[in-house]
Amino acid sequence: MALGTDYELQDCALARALEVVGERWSLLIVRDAFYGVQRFNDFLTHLGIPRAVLTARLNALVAAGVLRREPYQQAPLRHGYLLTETGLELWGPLYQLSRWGGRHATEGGPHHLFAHARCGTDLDLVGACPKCGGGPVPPAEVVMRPNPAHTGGHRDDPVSRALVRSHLLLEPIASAAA
Amino acid sequence: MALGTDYELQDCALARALEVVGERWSLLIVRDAFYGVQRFNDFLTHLGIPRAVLTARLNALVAAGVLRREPYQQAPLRHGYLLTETGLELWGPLYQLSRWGGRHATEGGPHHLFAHARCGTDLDLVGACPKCGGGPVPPAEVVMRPNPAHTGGHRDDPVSRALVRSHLLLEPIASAAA
DNA sequence: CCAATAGGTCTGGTGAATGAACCTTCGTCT
DNA sequence: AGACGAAGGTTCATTCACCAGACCTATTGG
Repeated sequence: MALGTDYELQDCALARALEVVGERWSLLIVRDAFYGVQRFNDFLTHLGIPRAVLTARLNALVAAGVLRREPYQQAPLRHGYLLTETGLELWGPLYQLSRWGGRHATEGGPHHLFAHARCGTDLDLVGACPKCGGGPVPPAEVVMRPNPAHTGGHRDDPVSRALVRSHLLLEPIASAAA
Repeated sequence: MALGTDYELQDCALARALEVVGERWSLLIVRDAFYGVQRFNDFLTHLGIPRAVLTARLNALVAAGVLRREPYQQAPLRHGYLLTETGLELWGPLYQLSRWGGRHATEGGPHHLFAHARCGTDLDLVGACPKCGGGPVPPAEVVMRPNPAHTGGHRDDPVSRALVRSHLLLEPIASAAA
């Protein structure tokens, strides 16, 4: 969790969840993973997080079964961090929390919009497609694109620049594919 | 947020949300508020949180517009902490995160189950009523009850004991109504 | 040989969380 | 009156996590 690292006395599913993703940075790392960030250095530059903290968080998320390490080259062995099935199921809470933040705590509107890849319709509040019906759209079928109406500054790291182009969630960003 | 207290460099709605409810204890306080906890001492004993931290978090949540202070007696002036409209909209993210925690990080199953008050049907993954259809059920129409299948220890403070009885969300718990 | 890339670890300083003690106001009991 | 207790804080010393930056290792390109 955020700081004490756990809430052992809380016999509640929410407390358990927060022990896994409640620490500072953890949820932002997971969000970046949905955005297609996979490499240590990409997380580092995009989040502006201290290296030691990133190492600790990635290891914790792997240990918790939210992320898994996957080699992407052998020469000097290098790993990327990918979402597991368990991690993918965080899309719902993450999307809703993000929407809440967009409604109540953001000036200039949200930076990104999310739509159903199949039909192009913007997702509703719970992450479902109003046109296609059915339950929430799985992240692999979601396209993110920058919000044209957004006003305000932008970051200028390679990852932020890659995220300016609309792309499917979970698809590795250009920086990682280079 | 959890610790640095903000993510100013993150131009993202999620980061904004986390600045408000991402700090350790904040989301648990909000959860308790949904459960009907309103008084300082009830939060204190139910969460096992240091007093100074509780004071800081409650003030921060009030400042952020998630909670509001409402006097419940004059003699010595005493306030309760209630969810605002903005705070009520956190039900969706909170419920989903709790469900995720119940699926992936809890042993012995969840402690509480949530159902639609009107028809008694258990809520689905996004907090909607599978029987009545429509969108997510607003918290005021949700009944929580202990999970009979849950195995494991229980806390034994007055608030935990009050939460053993099934009741509507947002309804003040017995301890506060005494 | 030198520099750069990728992914870390190590270190010292700062700030926040923790638990315990203390304070204040009022109401009640004797 | 005086003692006691509840409710809601504040203050304090200690611990612990975060932070920024320097350093380390392996490999490839020039």
